[in-house]
Amino acid sequence: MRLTEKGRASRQRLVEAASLRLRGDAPGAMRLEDVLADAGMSKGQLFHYFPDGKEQLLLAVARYEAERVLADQEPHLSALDSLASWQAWRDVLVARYREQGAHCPLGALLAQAESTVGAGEVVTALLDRWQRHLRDGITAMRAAAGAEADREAAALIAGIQGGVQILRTTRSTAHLEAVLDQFIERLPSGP
Amino acid sequence: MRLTEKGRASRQRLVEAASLRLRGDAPGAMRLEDVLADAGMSKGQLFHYFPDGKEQLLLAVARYEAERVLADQEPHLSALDSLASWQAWRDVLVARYREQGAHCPLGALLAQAESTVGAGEVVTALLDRWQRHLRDGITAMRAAAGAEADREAAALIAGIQGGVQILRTTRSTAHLEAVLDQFIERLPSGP
DNA sequence: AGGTTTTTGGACCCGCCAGTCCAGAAAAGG
DNA sequence: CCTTTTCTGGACTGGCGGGTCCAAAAACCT
Repeated sequence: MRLTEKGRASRQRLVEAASLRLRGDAPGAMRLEDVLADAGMSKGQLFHYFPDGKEQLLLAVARYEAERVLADQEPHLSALDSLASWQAWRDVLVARYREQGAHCPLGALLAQAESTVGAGEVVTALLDRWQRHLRDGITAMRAAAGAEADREAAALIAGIQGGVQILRTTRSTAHLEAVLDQFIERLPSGP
Repeated sequence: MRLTEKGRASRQRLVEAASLRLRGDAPGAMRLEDVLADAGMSKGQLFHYFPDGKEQLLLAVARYEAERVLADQEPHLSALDSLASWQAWRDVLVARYREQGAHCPLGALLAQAESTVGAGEVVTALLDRWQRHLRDGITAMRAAAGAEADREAAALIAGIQGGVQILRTTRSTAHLEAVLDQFIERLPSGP
């Protein structure tokens, strides 16, 4: 499909509107009509840019969000080489989720992964990239064996993930903070 | 609503059939007709036992599952007083989720919490009870201050939660195991 | 300028599925 | 027994929302 400048912009507006909607609704509950209303567009346009309809749109949103999740943690995520930078990263993460509350791109992504074909791969790729960043940060802090640092990074990601999920239902960042703080506390000393 | 013996059994059959369905489908995607077919019952019965329909059924399922989540970790969960018992508990958890794969009662519960009114409270209560068990286990292993043990328990729960969620999309228990193993490794020595 | 392609709008269709209704079968129970 | 309550079955409805279609407007191209 050939797209003009205007076309690309319209397509992007749809993705962003859907992305916003998804932070509140489950993917199954998101209605095309709402997305259209938010974006100020018509059904015809949506199916012009996404011939396969809802599923294709959701997949595009998944890709879009995956990019944002990592981008939002920069510039810290790529330079976790001092205790101060880990702390700064932690603060960004907590602040972000605290202010978003139930609005959580990652949670929405994971939920999509179960319903949308292909979203699973997007999420897995995101998880891999994220974990690699954290592993690098861990090895930068102390000479841990690569495999061990990887396991620690895996546990940390799982903790963040779960902390955010719990945040979505309890509205409290306590679990998320517990994970991050305890990890950073024992970061310099090693396992 | 007065229920006879037979009535209670029928009602329970519905809850169990719905619970089973929910392990595969998102709550929004679960169809009443499927549940009815599984349970071998008719629409009339469902609305006889759950006048408020789907939502009320989902809430009943949430309560039912919350009970099971903790019950399935017994007898270990209530007696985490030795390294061996922690190990046994860990093995039960991993084995359970490995064999279930995508079939995950907890994940379904959390997903429901966002869509069903009242399910949030059920999940929060479950989380509290679970965390209390773990905190008791931690203090039993070493004389940690109550607050500190509570924070550790919170982080552990978040890790498990996230590990399971990642398992659902990656089909690998690696993250879950990383969380559990690292926690147990540093359990005796303290923070 | 004129033909071509892209973009836009919205009316319409149609299947799905939660929820309703009622009538008949089975228990309770006195 | 006979009455009353509970239980069961299934036909029917209503609206919701994804997807189709077509025609008009705008942009592109040479």
